[in-house]
Amino acid sequence: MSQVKPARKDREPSKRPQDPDGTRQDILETASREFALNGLSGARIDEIAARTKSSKRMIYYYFGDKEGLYLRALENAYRTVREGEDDLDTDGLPPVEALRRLVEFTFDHHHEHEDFIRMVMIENIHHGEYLERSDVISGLNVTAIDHIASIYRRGVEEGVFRPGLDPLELHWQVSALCFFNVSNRATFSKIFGRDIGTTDHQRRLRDNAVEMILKFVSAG
Amino acid sequence: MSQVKPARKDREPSKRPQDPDGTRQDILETASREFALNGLSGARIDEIAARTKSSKRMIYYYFGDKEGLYLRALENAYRTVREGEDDLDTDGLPPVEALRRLVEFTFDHHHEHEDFIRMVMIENIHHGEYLERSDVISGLNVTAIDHIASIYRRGVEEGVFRPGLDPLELHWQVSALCFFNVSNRATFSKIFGRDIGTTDHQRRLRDNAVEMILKFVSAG
DNA sequence: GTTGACAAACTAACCAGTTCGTACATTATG
DNA sequence: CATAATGTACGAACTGGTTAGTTTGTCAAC
Repeated sequence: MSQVKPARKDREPSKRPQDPDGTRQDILETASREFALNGLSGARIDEIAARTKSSKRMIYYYFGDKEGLYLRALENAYRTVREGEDDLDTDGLPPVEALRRLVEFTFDHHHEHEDFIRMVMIENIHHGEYLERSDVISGLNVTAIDHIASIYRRGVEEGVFRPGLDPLELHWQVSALCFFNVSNRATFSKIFGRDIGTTDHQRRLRDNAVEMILKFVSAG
Repeated sequence: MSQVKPARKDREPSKRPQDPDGTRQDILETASREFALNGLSGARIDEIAARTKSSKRMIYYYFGDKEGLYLRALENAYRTVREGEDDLDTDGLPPVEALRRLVEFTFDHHHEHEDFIRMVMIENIHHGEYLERSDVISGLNVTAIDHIASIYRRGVEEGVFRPGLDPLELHWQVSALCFFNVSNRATFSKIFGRDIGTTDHQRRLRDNAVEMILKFVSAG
């Protein structure tokens, strides 16, 4: 039940007493941080409101209820990250280099967007029921598979990748290696007494991930 | 709400009116399920108490407070899973087969212990602060690295594995592929519209995981 | 260009249900 | 009897959500 606002000519961030778009955005960003940090049940509406330039009443005015706010925060996280993925360009590169770039980029991208990773973890704890409720997110992700699929296809055509692999499974493998690196850093580091978050360690893990994927798809 | 109370005058000789160990265990198992399902903040003490054969009073009697109960549930999850890992025996096998077995076993073991995976996810959301507070868990895990380390060492000695790899990083890679498979099943399946939880799909993903690891460590 | 009516944006105080935790009494056990 | 184990009832604080009302913007009619 989103409120439809009259289109506003974009002006610089308004400091006018009433600023619907700004207020809405401010709430969404604050809520995103709080949900990523504490989860759906752990986050507190009062706390979100306090950190906002606005008030609790405005949260309910714009987002209906807590779950509505969470859903928008989830969509916001997916959208932000997917938009960032557009920065990856592998068009000129030969397949092997393109795939290497894609894995490196994915690794770094996940690394830089910990809040997104946390939102996905939280959503998985909830069995993905809010993601299912969103008609925004699914549209964002179908294209994510296209990139790796086209690289793989080129590689097979040029004879450097072996045929018969499923691009979705490739994407799964890349995701697993890059996601786990962020999602399980706390427990992994604490259990084995070695901080894997250092730049040195991260570079090694990234190189390993690239090598694993390349050796897996390689035709040789 | 009709309270169904256990019959006080039961003649079962096995069930003594007071059963400290049984009560404690019953509470712990119930709490483990609830925390794995709903997280620390999402779980409700009253709900846990209701599902118990005992009462809320007993929870506080034995576990102090909610966080204490959560910590014990976390330790319980780690202990249960680590004990199950003892079932893996690769002593007679040549290194390649041993490593294959280890990956397959880890994959299946994670698959079968979803509640453990969920507890680890939840604990990571909490930045591992409860795990850090536990002096039980760290002791359980150091040995987990030994198995893969010894297989790897044998492989290097026999010339079938390439030298220079870090067993902890190997363990990291195996964990990533096996953990992600369970932790992100909900969002992954829903986003790409394909249920990767089917036995058919799981077997493919498992085979891929094995192949990736083997190709990565192979000397060839 | 002032006015006034209406809608959008916003505020403060409050409410009702929930939730963790406890006080106190009672029963079993050794 | 002394102590451990357990049942009952309750309360203080928290928390999601609402009620009732105020301020600000828009725009047509003077």
